Amino acid sequence: MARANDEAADLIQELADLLSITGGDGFKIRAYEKAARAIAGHPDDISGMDLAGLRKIPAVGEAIAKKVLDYNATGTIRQVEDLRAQIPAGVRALTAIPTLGPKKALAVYEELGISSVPELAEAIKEGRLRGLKGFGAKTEDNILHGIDLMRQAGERVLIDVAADLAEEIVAALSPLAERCTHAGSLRRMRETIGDVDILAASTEPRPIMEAFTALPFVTDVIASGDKKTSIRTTRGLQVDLRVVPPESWGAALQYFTGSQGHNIRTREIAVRAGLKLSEYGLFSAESGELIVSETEEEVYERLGLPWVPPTLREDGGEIEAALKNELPRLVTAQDLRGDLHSHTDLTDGVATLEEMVAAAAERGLEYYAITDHAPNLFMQRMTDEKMLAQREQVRELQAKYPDLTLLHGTELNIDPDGEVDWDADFLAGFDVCVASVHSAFTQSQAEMTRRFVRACENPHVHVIGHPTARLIGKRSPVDADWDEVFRAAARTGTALEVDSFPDRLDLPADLIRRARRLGVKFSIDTDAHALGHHRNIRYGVGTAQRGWLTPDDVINTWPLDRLRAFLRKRS
DNA sequence: GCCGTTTTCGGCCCGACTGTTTTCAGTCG
Repeated sequence: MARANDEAADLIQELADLLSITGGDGFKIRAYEKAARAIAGHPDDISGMDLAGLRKIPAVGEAIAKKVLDYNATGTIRQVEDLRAQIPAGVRALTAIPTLGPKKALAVYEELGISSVPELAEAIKEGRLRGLKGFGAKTEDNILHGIDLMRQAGERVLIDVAADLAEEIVAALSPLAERCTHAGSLRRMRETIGDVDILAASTEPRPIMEAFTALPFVTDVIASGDKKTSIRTTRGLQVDLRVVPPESWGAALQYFTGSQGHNIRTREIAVRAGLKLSEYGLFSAESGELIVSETEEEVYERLGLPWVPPTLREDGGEIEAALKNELPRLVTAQDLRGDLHSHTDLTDGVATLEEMVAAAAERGLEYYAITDHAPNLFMQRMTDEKMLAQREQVRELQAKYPDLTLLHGTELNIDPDGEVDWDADFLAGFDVCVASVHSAFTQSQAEMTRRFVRACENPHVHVIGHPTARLIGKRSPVDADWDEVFRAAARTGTALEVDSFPDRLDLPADLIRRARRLGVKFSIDTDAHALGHHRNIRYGVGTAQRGWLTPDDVINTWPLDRLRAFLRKRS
């Protein structure tokens, strides 16, 4: 279920979109967009707030606060409803076509009555756009091509797909540039990526641009210049390459990492200080003289801010925290001493116990839990005997790893009533128990909430695995009253997992942030089912950072004795 | 519509590329 903040933010963003089509004042539109971002990123729930409380949210003034009150009372905003009556939903949908923005959408609607994507395609084929001001042959081609792209793929990809592609491109271009790296939403570790941004530093952009467009997976060159080139890959992903002079590296990296909202905030700070910030550097507004540009740290410092980690740059309160010098010291992969969730070929893993443990040792971990599936996930055919035999194997293997403590655990199934697979006596034999929802995903919110709360209250359940059970792009998150679940987890000393699988990333970052505020602890795990899955940990860490987690919030950064004390729960 | 150790009025982030224009508007990030 969408949170009130997100729903209200969507309505205000829609108001901005509709106004941009009807030709509303550009500054007013940007004010709405800014407020929408601020509301979506605001940590507190807006649903219970009064006018004064709402106005404390940055970028929310009298008028927008009243619109939010309208939303709180009625579930919608009157001005949005009024504009919807004037502009058919299909016209707003037209602006989703690449190269077609609000101005062109309004033109085809007003001049030709076109209010849907199929109608527009039809009109172009019939030649009805000819003679319309601003629409030439090339524009028609671009619109048809854009519609095609929208139809085939155009969707966002999982972070590992984007990361692998970026790595390949950076490897190919690095020999030609002084520096080369990825930026954009991938550097911010968003859970899905719409397009990949690559940044290179060089005084000779031409050869880099040529090498880029000649890469084997390039199907389409969308734009190409000396400073910027955009291509599309065989799987429909857009990649933008920017080449800047080496001395501009820091300012360019800051700029191309975004987010857009974060950049607007930093540029506003610059303007107020009599400066001008662009991808080429921080300049004096008056003389145009360059002040700094070589590193991100310098740029932030000159703006009066500490360096802001990319995973926080969402205009979600990080500017305010930075101004007060209260940015969190974020958890990193190096902080992790252990992994509390993994599988072997005893159930659905594809590597042996010995191989998985060797991979954990390779990661430099101090402790590592094997947590194969429990018997109620019937297809895994677990039995008490198999589990006990594995425990013996784990104890024997321990002798080979003096620097790595092996923990024997299991991943339990939380049944629809909140019960788990084994009785208390058997459960007491495990070092660590993860418990997860693997079935009955469609229970009502009340049932699901009770289910999680009961699981937390089980003294032998230490970690709730991939709590929302979502599969990005495939299965929606289960519906629960998350704040109530979080309060139960905090009260009972049950950690919530941050599962590192690229299609899970579960808990998601926004829920992590809410849970943290309620005192919850977390475990960042790979849920590895194969040797290669160990490297997914970076995505779990990125998600945890986006949830503002510090090492102290994460139980598997703790020394083993502190972890063991936590695992005793409130015995 | 928001906001103020430059302002309660008059500002508001900045630049690249494309296409349709003859000097710039639209779109995008």
